[in-house]
Amino acid sequence: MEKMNVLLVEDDEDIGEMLQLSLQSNGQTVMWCKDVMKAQDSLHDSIPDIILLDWMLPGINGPDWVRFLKNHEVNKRIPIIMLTARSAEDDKISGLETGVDDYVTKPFSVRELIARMQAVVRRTGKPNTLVNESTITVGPLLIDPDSHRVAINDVDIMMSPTEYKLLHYFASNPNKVYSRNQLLDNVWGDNVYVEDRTVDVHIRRLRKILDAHGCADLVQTVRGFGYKLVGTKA
Amino acid sequence: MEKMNVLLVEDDEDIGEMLQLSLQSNGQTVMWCKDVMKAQDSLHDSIPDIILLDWMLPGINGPDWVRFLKNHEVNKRIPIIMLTARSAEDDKISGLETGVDDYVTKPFSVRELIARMQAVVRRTGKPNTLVNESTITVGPLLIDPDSHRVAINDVDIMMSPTEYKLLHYFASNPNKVYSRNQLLDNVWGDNVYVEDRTVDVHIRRLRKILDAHGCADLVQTVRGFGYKLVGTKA
DNA sequence: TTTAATTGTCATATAGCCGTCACAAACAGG
DNA sequence: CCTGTTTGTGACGGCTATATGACAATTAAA
Repeated sequence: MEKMNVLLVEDDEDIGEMLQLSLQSNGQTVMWCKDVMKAQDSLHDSIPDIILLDWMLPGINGPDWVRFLKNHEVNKRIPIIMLTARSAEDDKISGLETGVDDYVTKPFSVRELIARMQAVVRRTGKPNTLVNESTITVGPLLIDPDSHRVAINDVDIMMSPTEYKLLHYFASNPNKVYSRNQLLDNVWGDNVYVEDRTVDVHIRRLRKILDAHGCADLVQTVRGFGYKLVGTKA
Repeated sequence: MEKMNVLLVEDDEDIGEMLQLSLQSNGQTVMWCKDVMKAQDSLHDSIPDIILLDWMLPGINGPDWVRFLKNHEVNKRIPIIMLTARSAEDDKISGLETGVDDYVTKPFSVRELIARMQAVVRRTGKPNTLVNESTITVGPLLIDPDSHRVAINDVDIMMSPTEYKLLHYFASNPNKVYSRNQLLDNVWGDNVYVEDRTVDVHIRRLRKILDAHGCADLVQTVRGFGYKLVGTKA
């Protein structure tokens, strides 16, 4: 997850502002609450992707709130990263940190914090990263997403990331015609803007590679519509 | 094992509740006892898959109880993870000597605890670890986790711990492409933070070693995706 | 303690990729 | 045959991802 909704609970004015700015400049949406009450309120409006919780808070205790959250079905799944002071050697305090998904001791680098945030969200999102994707076979073409291997008649072929993604997308639905915009949305991604003629160029490059391995006419033009990959899926 | 029956022995009210909630929200069944006597009683009712034991307990000493358990045929096989305070270095030693399977020092994240729990259960669940830890052969490469030995064409090779873990991880799934983040998660571990460019450097070091033994191009770059180890598993 | 080994990070170099453009070619309709 | 539109294609500048050597900090060994 590139862009996250972050709920930041931090009473200190300076640290809070610094964190908010840092996270925002990293492309994240930050909801900054200075105490637990406000944070709790904000949960009613929207569920964040992650909560950053300062350990030392006035009013309701941080850990108490964590306990509360973990006790409620709705909030149970929100990952929490606790910001703690380093000197907290006290056994009891240390133990209470166990309710959270990760913790960062002050002082910390913003980059580390962001990295940990993304790691936590990444892991809670999809636990099974080791699931293998199945290979696709279209005509003489073989695509193995696992090993990122493309082969024609068992001969390995090298291509650039974009060409690979393009071919893979085509191959998942052989004979289906895709418009340039469809390709841009699904291969390039939603939040990028490129000329639609750029697709032509990449089609050209893909064709060149395939032609070089005796597979001309695999990618065909549908005039006025777009492109398609012809062949029967095995 | 995804779902476990956990026997939690923890006298502190707050920590105990926190742990219970965290583990339960992770799908595990938790039996929480506040002292060793009650824990001992609960063993008569049901045998847990794992025991989490706070080291600092009132009444009967933790180590004594562990010794007691490991002396009785029925309970001998239950894996035990010990929760210790950070600075207690001595505890670690005496604990491991006593027969504890693993220990976690506070503060720790729930993720770390669960990871260790599952690792321990996985390990003890299969009586013959030697069978599963058997040597891996990929192309000219031979890795023997038991003796921590790496060889190319029967020639022993020395490498640093991190390089070894990296290679071992690659070798367990030859030809599979791993992203830098996947490598960081699985080779470096969950609760450590390092730059993902660091992976590049270690790949470089690994390659250097392999190259020196006539195995260039064993580790290949997949531009825009990550790295993979090529070769057929024997 | 000194010494060596390991490890994470940075600075720099390098190679490869990507998006765009300009123009050529192909096509469709009159 | 002419004309406007769509697609093909080569080239180029900018940029990103990776490779690599060096270094400081930490750890292990002696």
